[in-house]
Amino acid sequence: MPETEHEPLSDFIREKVAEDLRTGKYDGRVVTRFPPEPNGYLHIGHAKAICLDFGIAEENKGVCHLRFDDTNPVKEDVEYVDSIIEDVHWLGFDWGEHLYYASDYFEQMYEGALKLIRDEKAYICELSPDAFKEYRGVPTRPGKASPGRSRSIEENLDLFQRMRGGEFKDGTYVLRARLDMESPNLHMRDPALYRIKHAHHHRTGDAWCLYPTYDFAHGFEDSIERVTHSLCTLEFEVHRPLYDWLLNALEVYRPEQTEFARLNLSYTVMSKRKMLELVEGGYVSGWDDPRLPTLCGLRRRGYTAASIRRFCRGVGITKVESLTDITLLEHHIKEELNRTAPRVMGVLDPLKVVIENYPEEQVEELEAVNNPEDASAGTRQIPFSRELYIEREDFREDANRKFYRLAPGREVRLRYAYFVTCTDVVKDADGTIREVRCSYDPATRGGDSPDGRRVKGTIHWVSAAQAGEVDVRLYDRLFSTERPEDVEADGDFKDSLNPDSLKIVRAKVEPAIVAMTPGTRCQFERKGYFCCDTKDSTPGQPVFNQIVPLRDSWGKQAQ
RNA sequence: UGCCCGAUGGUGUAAUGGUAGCACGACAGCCUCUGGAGCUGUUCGUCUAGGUUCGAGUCCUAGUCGGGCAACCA
Repeated sequence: MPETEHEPLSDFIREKVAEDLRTGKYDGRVVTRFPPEPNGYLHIGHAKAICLDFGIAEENKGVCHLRFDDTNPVKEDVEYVDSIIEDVHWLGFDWGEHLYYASDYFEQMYEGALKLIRDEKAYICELSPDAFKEYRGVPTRPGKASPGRSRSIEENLDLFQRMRGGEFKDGTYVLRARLDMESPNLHMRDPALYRIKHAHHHRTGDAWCLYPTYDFAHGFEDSIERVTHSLCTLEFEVHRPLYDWLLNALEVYRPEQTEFARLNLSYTVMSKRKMLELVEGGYVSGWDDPRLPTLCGLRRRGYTAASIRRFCRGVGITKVESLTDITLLEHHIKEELNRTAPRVMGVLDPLKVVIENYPEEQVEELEAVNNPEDASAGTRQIPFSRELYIEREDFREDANRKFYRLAPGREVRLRYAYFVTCTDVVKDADGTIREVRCSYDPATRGGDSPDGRRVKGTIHWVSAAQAGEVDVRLYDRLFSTERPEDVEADGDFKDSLNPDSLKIVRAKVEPAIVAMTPGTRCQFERKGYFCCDTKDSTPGQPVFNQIVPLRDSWGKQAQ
């Protein structure tokens, strides 16, 4: 049963939006925004926020803006802007003409800052970063006033204009809000609103050397865009009083900020900083490494946008900080691919089989079902001949009753082909099995036995002469611990990197697989779901990424 | 330690003072030309202590535990 995407969702934020609609708080408008900073690639945690922001707008016939919060030029880059646009679109959301940049508001923000200074609600502080910290105090001790706090309006105005003019070096002055140095909330102790950064901005170039901080910029942006519901993650909760104060001081339209818990996924990291470290350190091949929880990584791995959306619906929206098991994400892609992915046969760890009583030169075409869950997917022909490959793990010299596969004297079905019985085993000098000899029953062609004889196991295979060879990348979780970020003070999260997170094998595959084009998803029967890699595949030589393995109840009981 | 936020099975979530439900997982059985999928069933939960109430997961008080905040990051 496909989990629908159309059933209405409910959570405390949606309830609040519905309530505001009932009371006419924003004249029936619903305007949300997804405000990424272009300093890294989007990951599945962002997908949760995107589904919320765009979802709420959609459900209420409102709009959701895509707004780049580009207020810190030293960390930001167009590379990230481009990837974010691509990823949000890929996830299935559209912002229409509502694409905005904080940097487009810089002039208005500057005017706003001037107003704050004139109203004696902001002042220029000359404290060095260290002194600034020192004066702020600690949670248990109140801070003390900066000398700049008593500066005259005229002098503040003059300094601020000269800051903009480029007269001062980075760090010499900062514009601060005049709030309360004794507040128990550190963010209310005269937070910085503007700092000097002689840095090239990816959009405004060198027009500015003065940039607003998040606290000043974010509320301002929301206000200009007349956002109604400003949704963000829990760590901004302590900033909310400042958000409200600022818009109040500016005497402008005020949206309401509501916070929800960010997504945490087991066995991976969800911080742009840590991902950057993995990328730059070469621990992964790039931001789109299929082992990363980035949207481009998941996409390359083979995850569909719909499966990620359904996953986001599944985890819900709360204020509880939790750790979502990565198997829940895997469940959603398996559920979709079981319905939609064509089945094919590929042998990841080939062992040769010779059917001794099968004619030497003969090749037959046998009919195979493309998708047992979807009759409309039709059938295909696959070649069968005397020499085949089967999975090495599907043969065992000494097998117990629980082992349903091939073993000396045992009969199994070769999927869509024949019943075969193992007659002999050929070994190398060192004892490793080189090939298995079998006999087949011609009466079982297609896989059915006319005499009603039953066989316990069915295994997949590939005809040797017609087999193609492809590289297949098998993935395991990137980290071997559930919460890799939980490390001792002297530890490093990279210590728990799983050394076996990537294994590349050379597989023997049926012809249909060699013909697959990049981006195609399929199920290698009895093994898992795979996606033809969009980056490293070449015509005639596709490379496959394992999306997720099939459930293996034999492997589970075997261990 | 100061302030803020939170606490429901193994995990994620619902129940808006009235039968603690759903999904994932686990386990068992059935079915099966994928040891897949599907079907059926089982297991397991309201942090603690008081209070309000006919009735509390829900409201109140205290505590416990977990998280956040002390960038001129967002």
